[in-house]
Amino acid sequence: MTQDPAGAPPPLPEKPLVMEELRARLLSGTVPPGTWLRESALAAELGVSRTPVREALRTLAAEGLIEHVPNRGARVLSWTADEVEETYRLRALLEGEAAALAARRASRAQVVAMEQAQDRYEASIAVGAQPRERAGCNDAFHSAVVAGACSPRLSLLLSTISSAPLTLRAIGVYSDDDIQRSVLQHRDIVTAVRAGDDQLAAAAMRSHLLAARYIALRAQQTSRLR
Amino acid sequence: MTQDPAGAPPPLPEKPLVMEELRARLLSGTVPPGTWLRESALAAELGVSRTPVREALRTLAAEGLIEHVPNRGARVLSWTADEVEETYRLRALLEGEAAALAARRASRAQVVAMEQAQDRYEASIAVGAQPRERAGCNDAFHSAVVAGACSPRLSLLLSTISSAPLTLRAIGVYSDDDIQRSVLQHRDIVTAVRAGDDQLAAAAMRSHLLAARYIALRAQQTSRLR
DNA sequence: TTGCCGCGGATTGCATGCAATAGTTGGAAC
DNA sequence: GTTCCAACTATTGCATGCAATCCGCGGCAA
Repeated sequence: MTQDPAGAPPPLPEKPLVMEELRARLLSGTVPPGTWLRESALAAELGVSRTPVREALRTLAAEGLIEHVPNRGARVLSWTADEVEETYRLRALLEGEAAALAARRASRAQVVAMEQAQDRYEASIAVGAQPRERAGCNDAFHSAVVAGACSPRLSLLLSTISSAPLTLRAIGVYSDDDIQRSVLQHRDIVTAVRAGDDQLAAAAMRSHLLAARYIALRAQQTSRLR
Repeated sequence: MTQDPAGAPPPLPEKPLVMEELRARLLSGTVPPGTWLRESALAAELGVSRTPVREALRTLAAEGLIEHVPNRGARVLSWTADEVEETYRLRALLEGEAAALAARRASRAQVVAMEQAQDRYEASIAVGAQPRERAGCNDAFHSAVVAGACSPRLSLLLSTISSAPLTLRAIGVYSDDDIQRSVLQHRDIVTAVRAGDDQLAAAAMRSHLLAARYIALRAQQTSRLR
């Protein structure tokens, strides 16, 4: 055991959560793209040995969150404009399908969950919450819709492609107009799902994401300038 | 380099390919669903320690080829009828998009690659090749189309959802009629892509896969009976 | 000055040993 | 005969040590 008498206080009461901790860090977007993730540094920081860290990094690489270079290590992926474009197109395709499925198959409880997520999203905007908070509410709404599709494989696909850091940066550059539009589009989606109108639900979700694409591209340019 | 003067006779000339070996076994479909994969057994068999095997298994689990149960190990996934259905629907959605993109963006060389893959597929049928061989040619054709879409993320998504064992089992129950239909549908797809007709390419690919879905479901029932 | 080669530090890749946990089997009590 | 419990066994989870590899840097020759 690496018992640091004067060292790490008691940061991690549970062990198997190395994976979750690293994923949370990456999804929070606080680690800049291109950063090298050193096994020994992370192991020391988390109070475990390199072995579980290694496995977590391999898994995260397979999930597409980081890049694994043999004999070099793991580093946080960076995004080109093309990749952002591509990602949003694919999200539009898949989440459009998810919205359609949700309109047909979502249970009462799942629809209610969407509405509540949407309420929280609007509330976070009303109180002028931080971008990170708003991005979290936004993601939660989209997750609620996807959950309503009752399609585990679809959920899995979307979880591998919906990169939270991307959403976060995008949310940061939303104008007031963008936000208003986003809120209204969300409402349209919920309404369509509740009404069981799969065509409208799909179309609304697609237009929502294809519009968000431009904002994300703008965020991309912004972050590229600094 | 690991120069063995006495020359390790035949077992494994290269080491870092534990991952590839395991993936190949799973994709070949020779390991029945539900089988437990034991780390020590695989390690001994491959002539390495448990560590690289563990990492490979974690990665394969993240890729969705196997299932990782904490403190129990890894086992080969089995498929319910619903999952087969879902998988083929999603493939139709994504590969339809891929075909459309290919029709718009594929280079000359990529189109030629599709045609060659199709030629090989037809040849494998003409000579009455084994199902495994035919399934390989079929997969190669689909991969060629996806490659023509010039969309790395889309390729990644499809690689996580297109389960080769599924295709293999499905191909096993193709009737002569099914095979003929499949060949013709492939040709339609290639023609549409070459002509740059994205709508037709997408529609042809979708109908091809949605039809294949029924055959896969039949294979599912068959394998469930035995 | 420039290009190349060899050396050193840092980091990953792998092997091994031990601790922890889940499943299983045997026996005893009811 | 059935049920519950306890110890055993098989297997994974984790820590540690050492070997292999890669990058960067300094020196040397052209």
